Amino acid sequence: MLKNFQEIAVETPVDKIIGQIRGLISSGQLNPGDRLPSERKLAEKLGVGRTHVRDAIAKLEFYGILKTLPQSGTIVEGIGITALEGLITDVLKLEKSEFVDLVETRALLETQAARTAAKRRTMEDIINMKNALDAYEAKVRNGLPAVAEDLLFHLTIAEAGRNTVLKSLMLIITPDIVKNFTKLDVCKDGRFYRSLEEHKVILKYIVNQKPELAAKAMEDHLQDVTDYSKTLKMEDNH
Amino acid sequence: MLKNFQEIAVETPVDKIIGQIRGLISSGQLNPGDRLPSERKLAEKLGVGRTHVRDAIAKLEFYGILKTLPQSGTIVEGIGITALEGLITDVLKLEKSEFVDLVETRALLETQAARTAAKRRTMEDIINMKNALDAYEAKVRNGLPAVAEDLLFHLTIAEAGRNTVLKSLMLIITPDIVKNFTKLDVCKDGRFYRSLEEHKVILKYIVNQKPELAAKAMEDHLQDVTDYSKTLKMEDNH
DNA sequence: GTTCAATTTTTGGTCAACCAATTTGTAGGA
DNA sequence: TCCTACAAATTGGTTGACCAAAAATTGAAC
Repeated sequence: MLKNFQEIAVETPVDKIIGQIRGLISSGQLNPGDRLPSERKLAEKLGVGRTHVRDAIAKLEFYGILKTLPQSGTIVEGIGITALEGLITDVLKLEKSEFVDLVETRALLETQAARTAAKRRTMEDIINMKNALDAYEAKVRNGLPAVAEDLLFHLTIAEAGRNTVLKSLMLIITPDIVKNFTKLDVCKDGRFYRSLEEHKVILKYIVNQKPELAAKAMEDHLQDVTDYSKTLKMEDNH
Repeated sequence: MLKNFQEIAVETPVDKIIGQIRGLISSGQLNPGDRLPSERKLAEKLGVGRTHVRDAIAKLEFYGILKTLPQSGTIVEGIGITALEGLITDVLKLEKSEFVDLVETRALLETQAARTAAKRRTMEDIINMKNALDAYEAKVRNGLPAVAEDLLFHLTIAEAGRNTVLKSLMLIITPDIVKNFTKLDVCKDGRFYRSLEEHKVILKYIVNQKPELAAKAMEDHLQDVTDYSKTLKMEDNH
């Protein structure tokens, strides 16, 4: 019963401040290029500690909304975006990611990574991918779990794709993927052997510079993994 | 001449600490689930202030590597990923995103968003997209810049796509897109009218539930915008 | 020998004071 | 009148101390 009251107060001070600053910007009181009030003034005005104000500014800086200049002030950098309803705060909730969304998005990114890797891979990239694949194979043949090695292979492909943004996004969702997969215990039985073969096919197409075939192979591979994890999930429920 | 010396010291304390923690994890001294040494201990061990340790932990928490439990400790959440060579530090450099990478990745995400939106859009989604489009049109017809309204339309499409992960990733790269586009002053002349027509086509296909046509329309639209910004860039260089 | 509760210790969260760099204001000289 | 040099005020950066909550420890009761 008392929990209801706590729920209200659950809005952390930082979120509260972010809301306030966003309000100032969207209401036009703060425009791009303007200087924010000093941290002290803000803290006093909002009735919170300066630490909270600093944390809030740090988060907004992360998203390119603000830019803080040492010993000078904090300025508004990002335009209008902040006016777009409550969207900004939503970014902070990537953890609630539905599993199916995660898999769908991962497939999208990885397929594209394989496609561009086939176009742009250098000799060095090929060596890196080969090494990652060998490390994966070694673990599998010894019957050891190889989730990390699996993902490392995929990330070297992203590396070969030569798209820093795409790679960054993959890195952002990777922890969530790992979390879900270890939960499902994908390690058991001979699943890994099939995965290994599929990895080899993907690498072959990338080496031979066949973008669409590489993309297709990656798509099929991820489809396999997804199907497999779904069967495991069903076993869980019986 | 003196700048060279500064360059060396440019490694901020936070980056240094991130490197140290990464070292601990990749060397196997810290495994997923383990508790990190307390902030105080780390600060003393590394010879820096506790604030820096907190900042570093906050950044790593942002990417799902660590998870801090209030009054309890900080644990390692992401598995093996951190063992993957210097990849983690690269995540933090999303701002150096090459413009071409950004555009390429945006196109990938938006195209997929349009495709799924055409499959899953509800009546409410249609209303939201229509409203966003109207707001855009109103600004354009008054000769006002409408970058924010433009992006809002795109984001409502992502919303209609019903993939929280995809939407989150789009939100992450949006500030960078805005930054680059306002820099190029895309606002002048009648470019917006053409954009408006393209938006209408995209919406039409989404409403009529034609996934592939919607995806193609979005792809063409973004290709147009990209080409246009390239011509502006060339004008800049003359 | 085991269990449970009280107490001590450790933890991350918060705050207020201090520091160095920057900016701003001002007075003096050309 | 304008410019320069210097000082005062303001800024974000950093530190150490304090707080409440969670863990770990201890010891008494059974």
